[in-house]
Amino acid sequence: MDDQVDHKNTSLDEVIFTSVADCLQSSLVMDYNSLEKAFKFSPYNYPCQPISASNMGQIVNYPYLNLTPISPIVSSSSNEADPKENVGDKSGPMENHNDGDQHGVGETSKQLTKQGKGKGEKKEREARVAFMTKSEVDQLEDGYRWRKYGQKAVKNSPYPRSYYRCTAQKCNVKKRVERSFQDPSIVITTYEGKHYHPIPSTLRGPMVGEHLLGHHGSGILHSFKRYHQQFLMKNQHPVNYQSAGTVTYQQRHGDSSNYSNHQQVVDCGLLQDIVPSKFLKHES
DNA sequence: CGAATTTGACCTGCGC
DNA sequence: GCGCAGGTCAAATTCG
Repeated sequence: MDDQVDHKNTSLDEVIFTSVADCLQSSLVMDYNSLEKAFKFSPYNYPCQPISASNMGQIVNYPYLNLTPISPIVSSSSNEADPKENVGDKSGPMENHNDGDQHGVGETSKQLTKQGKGKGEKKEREARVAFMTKSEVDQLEDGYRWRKYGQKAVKNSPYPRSYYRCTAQKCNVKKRVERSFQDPSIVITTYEGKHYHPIPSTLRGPMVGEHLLGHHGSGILHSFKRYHQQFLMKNQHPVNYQSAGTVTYQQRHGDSSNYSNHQQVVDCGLLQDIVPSKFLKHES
C-alpha cells in the first residue's frame, strides 16, 4: 500500500540520511543529555554503531544503549516549551542570554561569569541533539552560519573538539564538532539551543534553504516518516508528551541484547526553525 | 581593515 | 580540598 516503506535494509538503529536536513526532520534525533546520563562520562565512550552505508555525508542516528529515562533533561529544557519566554528571559542561566551585550558593560566577561555563577544557581543546560555523520569535512552544512569560539583536546581522543556559536544576533545556539576516535570518518555534531531566526538566505546559494526546509518533502524524509509512524503503531509505544516539548517513546528490542531499551526524542525546539511544524507533529 | 580563527588562560563542575 | 576535564573567553593571528 501507500504505507510501504522503502527503507529495506535499515533498522531503527541504523537509519541513513542523505543530508543534515533530512536527519533533523526525521525525528530520529537523539537526546544528548540522556546519553551523557547513561554513560556518566564522555558520551562518546560507547561502542559505535557500525555504519552500513559508505557514502559521504550520510548520517546515522546514535545507537541507544539502555538509556535512562528522559526526565532528567526536562529541567534543562523547561523553557523550551515557550520560545518567547526564552528569548526575553532574564532569569535564565547567565551566559546564553547576554550574548548580545555581554561586551560593552564595564566588567569583563570573566568577572561577570564569576558573579553570575556564584549564587548557587545551578547551571541549566539547553537541550541538545547530536548526530553522527560520515563525512570528510568537519563542518556540516546546516544552513546557519557559525563562528568558532574554541577548540579543546578531547580526552582519549586524538581529535580535538571545536566549539561554534551561531553568528546571528542574539542567537545563543551553539554546536560542537568532533571526530569519533573510534571511526575517524565519523563526525559527531552536537547542537545546543534553538534558533529563533530564519536561516540566512544568502548562505551558499538558494539550495540551502530550500533543501533544509524540505519544501519538496524529500523522499527519504517521507519514507522515513511513514516508516517511523508505522513502527510506532506496530509496536504500540507508549508516547510521553513532556511539557518541555520533547516527545519520548521507548522500544523493546527483541533481537538485540545490547539495545534493550531505545529512546528516541523529538526535539521540537531545535527543529522548529528548520522544519515546518507539520513535520514535527506527532499523533498521540 | 574588518571578520573569522587560533590558542593559551581561565572558570566551573564533578569525582575522589 | 584537590585534580581533572569540559567549556568559554579574549588577545593575537590569519584571512579575504
